[in-house]
Amino acid sequence: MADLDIDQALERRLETLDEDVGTCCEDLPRLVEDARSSSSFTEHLERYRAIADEKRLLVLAMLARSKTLCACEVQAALGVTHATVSHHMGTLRAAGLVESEKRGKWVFYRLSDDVNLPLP
Amino acid sequence: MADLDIDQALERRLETLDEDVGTCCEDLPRLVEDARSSSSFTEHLERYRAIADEKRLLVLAMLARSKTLCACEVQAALGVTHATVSHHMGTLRAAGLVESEKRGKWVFYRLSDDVNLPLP
DNA sequence: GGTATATGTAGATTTCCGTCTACATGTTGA
DNA sequence: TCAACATGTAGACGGAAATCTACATATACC
Repeated sequence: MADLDIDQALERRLETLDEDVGTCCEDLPRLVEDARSSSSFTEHLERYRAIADEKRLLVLAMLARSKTLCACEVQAALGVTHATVSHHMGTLRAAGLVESEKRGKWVFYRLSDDVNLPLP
Repeated sequence: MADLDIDQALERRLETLDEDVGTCCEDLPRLVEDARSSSSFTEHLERYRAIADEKRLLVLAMLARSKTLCACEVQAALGVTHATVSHHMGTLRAAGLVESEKRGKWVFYRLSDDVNLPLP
């Protein structure tokens, strides 16, 4: 337990659990470390944070149905300012969920190829 | 466009886009409605919101590796108070991502069977 | 029954993040 | 070149959510 920051009360609690139920918590620090140190943990978290907004999930669901959307179409769909659209799409792009392509004045967005998160 | 709340400037913008690039936006309201009215939209959003927290993602990643975790083990792993653990696990349970089982004084959590979201 | 213990709930506080306005940058056409 | 237009960036603001302390409820044991 040296790797986990727990007080004495919690330590006693874990020991009682072990005696009561026979659950061995010696692997707990390793379990935590395995889960958290995975290089994909940060990437998973970033992707989930990006998708966990109603407006952004709506855009992704629409992109799943339509090849591309222009920024102004996204704006019309979401009912927010262009600045907010830009902010949201920047978040999705940074998380690797969408890709953008500029054609003259117009910016088009599409789903990234490697999006493995289920969409409604 | 009658179903979307857009001002005249945005309407002109969409028309210019149509003339410039030949993108037909007549299907946009339907696209929005299809995406948003899906009964799974709300469920997807709730699940993504539940998973998009670092502490909660860590718990799920740990549960993916270990059959069950006791509340006190979760507390030791996260380094927060028991009340915060209870709050977080309540969120995961409400989203259908974990199930809980009480054995005497102890509460054990495990991944729900139908979790289809990739975990690190 | 009373006490100790584990965890759920409520409310206050702190932190995080969506949204806007204003400004900045890039593209187009006269 | 300049003006119009599309969209990216910065900072302020307000609401949502994580976190804590305190209280409440349930279980176990003497």
